[in-house]
Amino acid sequence: MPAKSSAPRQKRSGRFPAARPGSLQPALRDAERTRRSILKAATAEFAESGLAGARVDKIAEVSGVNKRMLYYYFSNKDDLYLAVLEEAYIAMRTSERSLKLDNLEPLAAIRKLVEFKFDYFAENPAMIWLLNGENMLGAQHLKRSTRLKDMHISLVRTISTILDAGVAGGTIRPNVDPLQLYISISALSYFFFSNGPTLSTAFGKDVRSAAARAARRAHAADVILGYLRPPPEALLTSPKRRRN
Amino acid sequence: MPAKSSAPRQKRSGRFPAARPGSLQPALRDAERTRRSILKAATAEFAESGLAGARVDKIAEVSGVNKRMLYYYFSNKDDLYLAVLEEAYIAMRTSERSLKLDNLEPLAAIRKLVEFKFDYFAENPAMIWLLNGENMLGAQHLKRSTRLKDMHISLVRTISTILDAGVAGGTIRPNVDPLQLYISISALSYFFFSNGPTLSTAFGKDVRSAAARAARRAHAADVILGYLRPPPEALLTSPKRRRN
Amino acid sequence: MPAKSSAPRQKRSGRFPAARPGSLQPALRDAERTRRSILKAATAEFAESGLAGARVDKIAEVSGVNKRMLYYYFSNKDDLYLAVLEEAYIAMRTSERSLKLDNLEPLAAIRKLVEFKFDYFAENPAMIWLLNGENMLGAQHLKRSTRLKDMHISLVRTISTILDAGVAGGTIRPNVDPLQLYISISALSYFFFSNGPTLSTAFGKDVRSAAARAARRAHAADVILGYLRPPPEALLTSPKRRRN
Amino acid sequence: MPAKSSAPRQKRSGRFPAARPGSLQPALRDAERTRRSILKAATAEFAESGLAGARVDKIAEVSGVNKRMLYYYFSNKDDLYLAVLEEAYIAMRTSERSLKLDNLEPLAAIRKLVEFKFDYFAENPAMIWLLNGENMLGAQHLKRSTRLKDMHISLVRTISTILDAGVAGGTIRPNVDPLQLYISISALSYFFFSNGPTLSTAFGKDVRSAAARAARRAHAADVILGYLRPPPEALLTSPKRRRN
DNA sequence: TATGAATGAGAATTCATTCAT
DNA sequence: GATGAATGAATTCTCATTCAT
Repeated sequence: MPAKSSAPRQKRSGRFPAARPGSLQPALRDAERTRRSILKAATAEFAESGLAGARVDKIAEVSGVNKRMLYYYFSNKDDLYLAVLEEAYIAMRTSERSLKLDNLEPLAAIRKLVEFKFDYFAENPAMIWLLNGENMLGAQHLKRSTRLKDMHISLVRTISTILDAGVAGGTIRPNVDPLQLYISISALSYFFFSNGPTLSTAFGKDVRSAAARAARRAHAADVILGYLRPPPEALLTSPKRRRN
Repeated sequence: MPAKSSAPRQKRSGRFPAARPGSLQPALRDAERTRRSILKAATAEFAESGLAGARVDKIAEVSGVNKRMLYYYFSNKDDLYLAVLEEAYIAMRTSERSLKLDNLEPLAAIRKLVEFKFDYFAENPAMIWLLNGENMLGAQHLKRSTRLKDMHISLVRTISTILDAGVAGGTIRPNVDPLQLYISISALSYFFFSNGPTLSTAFGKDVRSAAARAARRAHAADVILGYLRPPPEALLTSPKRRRN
Repeated sequence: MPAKSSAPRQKRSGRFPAARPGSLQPALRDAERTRRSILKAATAEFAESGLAGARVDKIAEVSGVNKRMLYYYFSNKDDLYLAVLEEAYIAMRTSERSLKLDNLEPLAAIRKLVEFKFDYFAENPAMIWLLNGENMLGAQHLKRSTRLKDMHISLVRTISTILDAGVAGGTIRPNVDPLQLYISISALSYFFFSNGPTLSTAFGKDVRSAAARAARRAHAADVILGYLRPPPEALLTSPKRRRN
Repeated sequence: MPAKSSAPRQKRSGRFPAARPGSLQPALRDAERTRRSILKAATAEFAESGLAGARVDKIAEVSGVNKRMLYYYFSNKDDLYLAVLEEAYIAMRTSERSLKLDNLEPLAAIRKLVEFKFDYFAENPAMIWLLNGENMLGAQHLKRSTRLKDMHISLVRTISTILDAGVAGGTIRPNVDPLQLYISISALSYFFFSNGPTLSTAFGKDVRSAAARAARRAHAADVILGYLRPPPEALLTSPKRRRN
């Protein structure tokens, strides 16, 4: 293996090359482009087939890059897989961060979050399959990722703030654990997509048609918002719980 | 993941079955035992590693059965995988059917169903991983299964009945789609287990500790029952629905 | 890798199959024969090319065995190399043990030992090259060999006894370290063979012709026996030793 | 094994050579420095891993020189290997030539030679491993070296002269073949170092500790000088031999 | 039924070497 | 002279599957 040290290090900051007429370090640009091609093809392949099922040859072929280059840039299949995973996580977290929930009413904010989650998974099915695969492997790659160390979910804090505001305003029931809520919001959308194939088979109809999607999107919001409604007078079903 | 559900462990002590009248000949019983050993080991292996990652050698070794026998009984890896899948599905459906929800109050019935789902996934993690794997393969095996043709979910009908009773009794909101509800109930538990590894990593704490499990179980019921509460007077989120 | 556990375990004791007319477990016999073929070809290849230079394909081809079988029997190239090394060592140690030096006069015994060493290397050049290669690798395989744990040199004790007898009888100088002597005896023959190619080149004549070999054999004995002669009266090179 | 002998480390501090009158142009001096860096790194790598095991990438990395440059200066791996070999040989021969044995007493001269050989190998382990590797390859590179054509051993002539003087003076036995003696002197030291790893393993103790080295050095001299002692009256063990 | 041995088609990975700038 | 990117031909190793008994 050409040793990590020899791997390309220069990461120019801007997304586009400085508009210098003429050459503008083409080798460098090619390197970054090659890296991108590989990552893109690898994402598709790993999402489709998982780590074990993915074929390095296929990735090379699809990306139009010499197979040897995969090793030049990513050392081995496992590291490439990790890079794909990191990339996908970073994209998702970045998306989450760009959500502006602060200046919305609490319930509107929650609804927006539910719908965002749904839409994100709808538009990025690769994320579903990558997560599925990584979970089957016990998240072993994710654990050893250094790039993701501080990438981890800040959304829970945001949810906590929203809940507090809603409780104060009387529009949201008290004692809702924001982490559990986050998991539930994710679950209602994620499961629909991740288990779409078996659900479709089991119910004998395509759960992923446009109509079915729309229905599911609305339902997910209904469930979460329905749950969050404050009780009329009485107590909740389970007496009292604290957030853990 | 020794798949408790799909391989009800029949390790009888003696080499021959107790001479129960009408039982099969010893040889055949041994054959059945061999089949069971293989299925059990295969369930664990496929659950742990998926179809592509699973190793026929490992299955043979773990089951203590000669590799040639796998082929004798199951033709090839793919068919063995399908057999494992069918076994697991049948076990789950059987379990579901044994639930006696009829003579419970509607809300109690729903709560029981939610908790049953949670407990089933908690006790049968193999089911989670098998489903994950099969979904990544587009449910292609499930689709061609003949044994599962009529195994498909009757629970939705039951749920429908319960909902109707609850609506009539004023304890459940109207216009709840039973299929969506079934999916949501599954989702709230399934996702928690299937994505446990990455969630634990992302949140930096073990989401699957006993305490965390208990909290999750209660939360899932809260969400579903909270959602199902009928609205006080006002309208629900989706416009056209009314109450009186 | 088909797992060590599945590797053939049955090692029948006798060298020849029990003369049972007819079948006599041919599968078993084939296994042992196959193992032998592989080891033989591997010994030649590793001796000729070293660990890094050896080609698994070549070994398979020369041994007439399917390449896959190398892995079936020996797991990987490294383990095969170790097996070859162990085999060679065991053969050498066994040879050494069959030397009957006890009932010879001390000087005759030493001479016999010197000549034995010379002849062994002459007849088993593979041993030379295997040792060369293994030493270049820092003896890393040898160190982790369990089979050789107790195979290690007993010859030094024998030499010690011989030296003592010679000193007592006045035919051998006192204070000779038996380990150093063993190393020197080995060195005088080993180096001649191991460095034959460069010596031949440097001196512009084939050091390994029959005549040159005979001369070297005699010279080695001369050096060792000449060295072992007791001093006439005078003191030896190292001061403190005395005689009377 | 940074091969002290073959690569007299010229790491001058400044980027350009001190403007010594008559020196080459900076560019050229840099070229020479690059060459040296490569040779030094290559010596270490080939010594450590042999020709087949050595990695061109590693050499480039260690020498801090772009891989392309290796090819610019040395055409290919094989030629680089040969260059390393020649360098090492030349260094050794040069060292040997600088030995002033002429004005010493015969026995003192021989002792000095023995100790020189020992020390040289002790201080230049790379020489050991390069020779080992080249011998395993049948000295094929050495044979085709033109630079070494006339580099070959003049030491034997010197030894011959010393022996003659010793015989004449009665301090050395007659009929000693100088070539055999040279080989034996080399052998006693070389083998100790070249086979150190396996010897240490076989004897279960580190043969290369400082104490063990000192003992070996003394022993080597003892053996050679003990052997060279003239016989009291009687004949030698093997009747009479001529130098060949 | 049962078993150890065998196989061929890949799969990942490595490596010396060359290209383009 | 110097450099990073690229390449194709091996090379080791894996795996599901079948053979012979």
